[in-house]
Amino acid sequence: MSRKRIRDIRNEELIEATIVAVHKRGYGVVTMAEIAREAGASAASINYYFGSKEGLMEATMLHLLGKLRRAMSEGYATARTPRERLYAVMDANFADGLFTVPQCSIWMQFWANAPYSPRLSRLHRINRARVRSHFLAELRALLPADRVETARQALQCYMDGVWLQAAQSEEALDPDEARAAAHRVVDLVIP
Amino acid sequence: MSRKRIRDIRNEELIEATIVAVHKRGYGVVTMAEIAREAGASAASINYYFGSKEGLMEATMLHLLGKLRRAMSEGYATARTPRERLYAVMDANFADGLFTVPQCSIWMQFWANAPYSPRLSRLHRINRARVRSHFLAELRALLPADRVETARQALQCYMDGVWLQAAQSEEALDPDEARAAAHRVVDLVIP
DNA sequence: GAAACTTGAATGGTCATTCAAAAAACTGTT
DNA sequence: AACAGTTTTTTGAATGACCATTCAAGTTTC
Repeated sequence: MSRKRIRDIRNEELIEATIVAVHKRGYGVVTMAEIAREAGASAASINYYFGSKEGLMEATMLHLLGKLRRAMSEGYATARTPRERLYAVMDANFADGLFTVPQCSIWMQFWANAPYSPRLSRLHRINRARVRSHFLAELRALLPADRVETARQALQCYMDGVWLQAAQSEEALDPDEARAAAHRVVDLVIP
Repeated sequence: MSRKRIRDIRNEELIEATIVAVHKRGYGVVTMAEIAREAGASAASINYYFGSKEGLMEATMLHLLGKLRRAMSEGYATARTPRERLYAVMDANFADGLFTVPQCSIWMQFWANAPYSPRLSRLHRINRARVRSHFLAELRALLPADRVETARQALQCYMDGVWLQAAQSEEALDPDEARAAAHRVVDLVIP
């Protein structure tokens, strides 16, 4: 019981520190020592919990994917029409707790590094496929079959593109505005 | 004269090798020795030409930006209507010589690393601003003022998103198909 | 023969990971 | 409550590997 809780607390602390440290210094450059300092721990203890730097990175990515998945489930629960569910997918990606510069930045770094790490690339594929199938399901209810695929590409690439831009931002992001803009794009694509 | 030419030839060879090597191994992990091997040269000679690893990376990025800028100018020369010019901006981004996995991959890497290098970040900002103003100029001729900004975001983020996906691709890309898809998205946004 | 180019080897530094030993947390016993 | 034993957690220091950059000595080009 308490054994498990300590480990979980440490895991979460270390993952939060990883997000901040990677954002500050960059995925390819950040060192274990820097992450450790951010967490107020030692580099050795990170290895004790995660085995290796790669293990830590994978755990961090899993943490973020989980957050995204949960945000999307919540939105789906209350949405009633296909268009509302389309909004919900967008809203999840631009949710308050997710659409911040450090997290978009991390996501960028993971995307850029996924092709070189089978584990990251697997996570990336799974997530993309999930978003894709959500989009397709709703779009099929709203558009003639021959326009579904184009609309899906437009919306999914839009989402990726917004994150890509957000990662470069020097000011804090405005999730409310991002969601509003996303809704406008949805309305533009599906009149 | 010949002095200059030899230097130019080496520069181009080394930059091509950099593109391939970064694509194969990743920006943060690739070593000077690997790039050198790819070019059939030695690590020391790269420093002779570019001064440092960072210098090489900046030169490589400049090279790619130049390619993109030229592709766009060419397209603009023959386009006659605002819509054609909009197509031309898209076509430049998905031109045969540009829309390849290694180059999209490099671009990803640069995007991800731009926030940590003032020089890269400067190049990135300039390029983005240029594309943005092209889009705005054409969209203003095609849409009522209050829809211009949403359409611009949709199109520009779409372009970024497509490259982001392309960088992850395991097969060769199909620039023809990418251009056709981009045209469909333009038509979706501007009926 | 001078200038431009090339490179193997040396240099100095950085970093992930390991390890042994200390510290802390927990356990059951008295 | 105090204590001895056990397990879990933490860390400083050591290890071993890797790498960008430099440089002196060669090679090629003009």
